[in-house]
Amino acid sequence: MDSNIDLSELDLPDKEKRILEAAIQISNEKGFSSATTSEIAKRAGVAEGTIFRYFKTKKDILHGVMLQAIKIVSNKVVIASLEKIFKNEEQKDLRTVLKDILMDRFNLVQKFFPMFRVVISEALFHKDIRDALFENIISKSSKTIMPFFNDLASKGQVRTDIDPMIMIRSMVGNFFVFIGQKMLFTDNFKLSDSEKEIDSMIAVIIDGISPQHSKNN
Amino acid sequence: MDSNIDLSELDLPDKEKRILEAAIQISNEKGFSSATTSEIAKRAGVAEGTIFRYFKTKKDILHGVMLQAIKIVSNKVVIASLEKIFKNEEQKDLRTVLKDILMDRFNLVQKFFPMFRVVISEALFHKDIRDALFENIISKSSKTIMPFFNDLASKGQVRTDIDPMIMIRSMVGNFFVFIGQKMLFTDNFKLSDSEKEIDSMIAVIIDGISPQHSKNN
Amino acid sequence: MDSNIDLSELDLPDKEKRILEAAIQISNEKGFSSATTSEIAKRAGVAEGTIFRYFKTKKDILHGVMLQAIKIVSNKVVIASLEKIFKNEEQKDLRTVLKDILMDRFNLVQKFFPMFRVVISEALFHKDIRDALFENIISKSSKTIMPFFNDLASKGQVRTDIDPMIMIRSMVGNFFVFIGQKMLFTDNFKLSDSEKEIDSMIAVIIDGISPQHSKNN
Amino acid sequence: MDSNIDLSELDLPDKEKRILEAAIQISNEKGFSSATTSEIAKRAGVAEGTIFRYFKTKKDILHGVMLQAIKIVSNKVVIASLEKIFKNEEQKDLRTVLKDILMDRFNLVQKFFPMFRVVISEALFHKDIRDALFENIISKSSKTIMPFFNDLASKGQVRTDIDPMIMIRSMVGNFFVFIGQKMLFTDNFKLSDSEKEIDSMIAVIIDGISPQHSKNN
DNA sequence: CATGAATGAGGGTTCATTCAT
DNA sequence: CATGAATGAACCCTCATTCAT
Repeated sequence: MDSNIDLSELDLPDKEKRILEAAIQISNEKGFSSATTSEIAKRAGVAEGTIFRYFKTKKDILHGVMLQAIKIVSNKVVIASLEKIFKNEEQKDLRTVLKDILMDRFNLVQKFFPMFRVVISEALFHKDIRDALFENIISKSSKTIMPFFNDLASKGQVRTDIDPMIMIRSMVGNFFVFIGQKMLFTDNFKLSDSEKEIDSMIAVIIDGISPQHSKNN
Repeated sequence: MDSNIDLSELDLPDKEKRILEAAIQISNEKGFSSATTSEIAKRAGVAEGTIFRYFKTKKDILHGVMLQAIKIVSNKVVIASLEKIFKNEEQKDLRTVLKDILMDRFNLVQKFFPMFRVVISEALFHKDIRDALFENIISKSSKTIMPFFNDLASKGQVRTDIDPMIMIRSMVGNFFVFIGQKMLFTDNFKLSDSEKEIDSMIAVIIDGISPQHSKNN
Repeated sequence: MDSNIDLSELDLPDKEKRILEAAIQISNEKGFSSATTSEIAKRAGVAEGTIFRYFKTKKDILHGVMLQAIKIVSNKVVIASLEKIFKNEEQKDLRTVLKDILMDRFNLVQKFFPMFRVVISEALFHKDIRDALFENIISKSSKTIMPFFNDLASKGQVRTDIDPMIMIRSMVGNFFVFIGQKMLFTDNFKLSDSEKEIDSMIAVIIDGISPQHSKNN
Repeated sequence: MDSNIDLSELDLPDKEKRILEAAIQISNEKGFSSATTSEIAKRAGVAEGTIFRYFKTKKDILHGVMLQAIKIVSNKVVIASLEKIFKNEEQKDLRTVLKDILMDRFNLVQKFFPMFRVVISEALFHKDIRDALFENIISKSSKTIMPFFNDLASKGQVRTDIDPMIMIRSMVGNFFVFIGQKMLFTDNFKLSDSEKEIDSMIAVIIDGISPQHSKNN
C-alpha cells in the first residue's frame, strides 16, 4: 500500500502536483488531520512555506485533493465507462459487460485508493466534502448510468419492477465491500487472483442469492 | 444525529463511562483526532486530568471505545441475531427473515452510528483497529452466520453454487450503502419511511437485478 | 528606562501579573507588535502555553494592559487628584495647586511610562484602543475635572470667556510635551532637577506668553 | 484619512517614490511593523523583489520615509514658516501672526499626517529615529524659530522672564493636543469648522488661563 | 482518587529576504 | 533592472500529558 499516486497527467505546476501527491500519500497513511504540513513539505521536497503559496490553508490542500479526485472520476470513471459500455453492449450480454466494467473500475479504484481513502474518511465528518462528493461524483455518475440502465430495461436485460437506483446501489454495495475487504483486510492483494470471486459476485448481483433452478432453464 | 450513545448497560465506573460517551460524541462530530481531551473532559463533566486516570493516553480512549463497540456487537448484533433467526426460520420464509434481521440491524446501527462512524474512520488508517475489528467482529459474525446459511442452503432457500461468503457480502454491501446513504446524505432520516425501499432491496438481494419472468413461475 | 512596572497592588493571579508586567516591559522596549509571546513568556518566567491560559490571544494581553492602565488612572490619577485638589484649594492659590497636581502627575506618569507608551502607540493605530482610552480615561477625567474648573471660574481664578475644554487642553498639551521631551529625549531625567522649568511652565499656562506688565500690577 | 501622501515633488526614481508612498499609506493604517513588504509591493504596483533593489531591508524603507519627512519639514515647515513670518510681522500683531502660522501648519500636518503618525509611532520605540528627529527637525526648527522669538521679545510682544523654549513648548503642546484630538478622535474633521476654537486656543497661549480683567485694559 | 494549572513540543501560518530567470 | 517563486526562521497558538494540591 505505498500509494504512488500519479497526478502527472494533470495540468498542474510541478510543485503543486508534488505537494498534492505528498499530501495524499501521508493522509493515506494516517488520515488528513494527522498529516502535518511540515511532513507534507518534506515528502514533497519543498519548503514548508511553499505549500502556502499554492494552498492558502491546510484545508485547501484537501480541497485540492478533492478537485483532482473529481477530475479523475469525471474523466476516467464516468466518461470512459460510457464509451466502454456503449461499444460493448450490442455484442455482449449483461454479465460480460458488468464484468468488463467492474474489472476496469477495480483497477482504477485500486490505483487511486489512497486518494479515495482520504476523501472518504473526510466525507465521514465534513458535510462540505460530502456535498462536493455528491454534486460532483454521485449525482453526475447517476445521470450517466441511468440512461444506460433504462436502455437495459427496455431490452429486457434488467428488472423493471424495481427502482433502478436500488439496483445500482446493489452493484455499488457489492463493489465497495469487495474493495474494502481487498484493500484493507487482504495483504498483497492482486485483482487477477480474484477473477472467480468476481464472477460469483456478478452472478449474485444479477441473479440474487436465491436458488437458480427455475431461472436457468 | 445527536449521538446519545448510551453505555449505561455496560459494567464500567461511572466516570469512565461518561468519558467514553463524550469521546464518542465528539469524535462522531469531528473525528477522533480532532477531538481534544479538554473538550471530552468538559462534555463528560470531569477534570481533564481525570481522563488520564482511566486512560493512559488519548489513543487508549479509542481502544476503550473499540472495546465497547465489540462488546455491543457481540452481545447485541451477533448473539441476538441468532436467537431471532432461529426462532423465526421455521415459520417464515427467507424474505421475511431477512427483512426482520435487516430492520432490526438498521435500528441498531442507527443507534450506535456515532460509535461505528468513529470505529470505521479509525479502521481506515490503523491496522491495529482493523485487526481488532476483524478478529472480534467480522470473523465472529461470520462464524455465527455461516451455520445459518448452511442450514438455509440445505433447505434449498439459498444458492449452493456460490461461496456463501460472497452472498453474505452482497447483503452486507447493500446494507452498508443503504446505511451510508441514509445516515450521511439524507437529512432527518426515519427508517419507518423506507419500508418499501427495504422491500425492494431485499428483492434485489434475493433475486438479483435480472428480469423475473422465468423465476417467478 | 528599565520599566519596572509594578502591578503588585492589583488583585490578579501571580502569573497573570507577571505576564502583564513582562508584556509591558518588552512592548515598552520595542512596541507591542514586535513583542513575541515567546519572549514575554521567558521574561515572565512561565511557559509560553501558560500565557494562553490567561489571555486567549496575544491581543488580549494588550487589552489586559489597557484594563490595568485604566484602573490605575481611575484610582490614582483621577480620584486622588480630586482629593488633593479639594484639600488644597482653600488655602493655596491656583499656581500652587497646579504645581502640586502636575508634580504628582509627572511622578505617576513617569512610573507608569512604559505602560502609557504602549497604550499610546497602540492607540495611534487601533480605533478600539482609542475608544477604550476615550471612554474610560479621557471622558471620565473630563467629568471629574470640569466641576473643579467651574469652581475655579466662579471664584474668579480662571477665565470665563474661554471654553474650559480648551484651557484643560493647554495644560494637557504642556504636560505631554514636557513628559515626551523628558522621557524620550533626555537621558537619565530626574524630575527634581526640573522644578524651575515646571514653575516657568505653569507661569506660561496661567499667564500665557505675552508680556506681564499690565497684569502684575 | 485616506492618506494620499504625495511625494511627487521629491527627486526620486518613480518606483522608489511609489514604494515609499505605499509604505506610508499602509503603515499609517496599521503601523510600520504590521505593514508587510508584500502588501507594500502590491499597493506600489511593483514586484516584491523590487522593493529590495531600492531598500536593502524593510527597516531601510522606514529610514527612507524618515528622510523624506525630514526633507518636507525642512523645506515646507521651517523655511516657508520663516518667510511667512517675516513678511507679516511688520504689519500684523502677534495674535494674527500666530493664527496664520498655526492654520498653515495645521493644514500641513493634516496633509502629511500619515507620514507623521508613522514617524511618531516609530520614534516612540527607536532611539535612532528619535535622534534623526531631533537633529534634523527639532533642533533645526528651534534654531529657526529662536531668532524670531528673540525679535518678538525685543519688540515687547512676548515675555522675557521665561525661557523661550518653554513658550515654544506651550505652543507646540497646544498644537499637538489639538491635532491629536482632531485627527484621532474626531470623525471627518474639517479645519475650517474649528476657526473659533483656534482663536480661543491662541488666546490661551498668549494670555494663559487666568482671568483677563487686569490685562486687557 | 480527582483536580486543573502548568507545561512545551509541535501545529499551521506569515513574511522578510534571496536569486534564477 | 525587474520579477515573483521559493525559502525557512519565527510567529501565535493548541493540546496531550504531568503533578502538586
